[in-house]
Amino acid sequence: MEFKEAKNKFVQTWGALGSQWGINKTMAQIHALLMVSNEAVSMEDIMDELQISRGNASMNLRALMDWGIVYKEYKAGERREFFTAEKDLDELASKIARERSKREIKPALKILKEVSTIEAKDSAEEKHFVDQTTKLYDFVLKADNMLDKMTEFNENWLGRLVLKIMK
Amino acid sequence: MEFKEAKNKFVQTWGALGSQWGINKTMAQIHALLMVSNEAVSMEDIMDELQISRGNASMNLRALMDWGIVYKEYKAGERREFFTAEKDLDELASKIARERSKREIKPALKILKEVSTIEAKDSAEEKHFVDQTTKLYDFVLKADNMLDKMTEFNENWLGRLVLKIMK
DNA sequence: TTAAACTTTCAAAAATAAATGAAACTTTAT
DNA sequence: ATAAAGTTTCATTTATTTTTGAAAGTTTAA
Repeated sequence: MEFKEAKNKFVQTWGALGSQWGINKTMAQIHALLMVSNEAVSMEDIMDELQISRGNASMNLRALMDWGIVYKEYKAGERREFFTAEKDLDELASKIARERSKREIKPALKILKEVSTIEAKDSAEEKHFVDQTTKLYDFVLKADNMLDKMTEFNENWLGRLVLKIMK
Repeated sequence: MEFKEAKNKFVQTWGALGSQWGINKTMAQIHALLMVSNEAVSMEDIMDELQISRGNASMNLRALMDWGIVYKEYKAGERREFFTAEKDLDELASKIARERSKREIKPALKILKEVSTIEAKDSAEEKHFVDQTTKLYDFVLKADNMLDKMTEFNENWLGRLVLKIMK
């Protein structure tokens, strides 16, 4: 396979994977493109490579910067802006985890807490509801904490040891 | 909050969460409904509670069964079928992880392997591409393995210990 | 201060994903 | 064997999400 073909395949695949996980295709594609670029890329070039409109490029770059996984860069003597992606994968995973936790999991936990603490009457149905949502709350909380700690966990010696054992 | 209201809130929230993670809303809602039901539910009742059509209910129940997280149940003396959800959360997480790994991560890994093993010419651009995609391959593989082992990890003593330390 | 170069916004259009519902199919009791 | 009870399928419709593009907004150099 040739470089250009490989690069395109990678960008397409990353885009498809993104949309399967609730991240829009273009956003994932831009990120992919920046990940494998050895230097900062202008919006013009992004538009050109991905065949997307200026507005689309602008909005998704903004979103990526909001997630903290793409940075703006200024080049001396150049008026226009260039973009680079976070390339350290642990850092990337950590930021994505933090962001999704904040945006989705934390609000869901709040609701779970609410619904799991209703006054359960004596019906088996209501008892089961409270029991199950309580378990779910605990589970999601635990999973959220794990996600949160994943990176530092990945980096510490005990984590490495456990990872080895798990393989 | 009253039981009916709480149940509805839970089903809606779970549905919204699902669609943010690439699972369709109805599928997640049906699952939510079954999770908090203390007894098996008929298709008729699901349609009724979620206000969805027969076809929609049927297709999403089928999908949930394909994922292995919803089961058909037959009641003596009843012709129609009833459905229950996997209620053990570790088991649920494990099945979802397995399924998403099989459907999405494994194919993505295959592509990553392909594109990361192209013959990199001497340009810095191509070298960076190969380097970055290789790192990504390793990272995704590691993450996939972790997901795979999460359940048994959660259950074993060392896992529990590490979890405690991580908190 | 102004005009060129560039970026952002957002209403409308296009693309995509999900839901409907009626017909086809299957199962089971008689 | 058959008809009643129930389930599945899938072409069409509907809803949702994403993209476009032109206008508005910014910034900077002269």
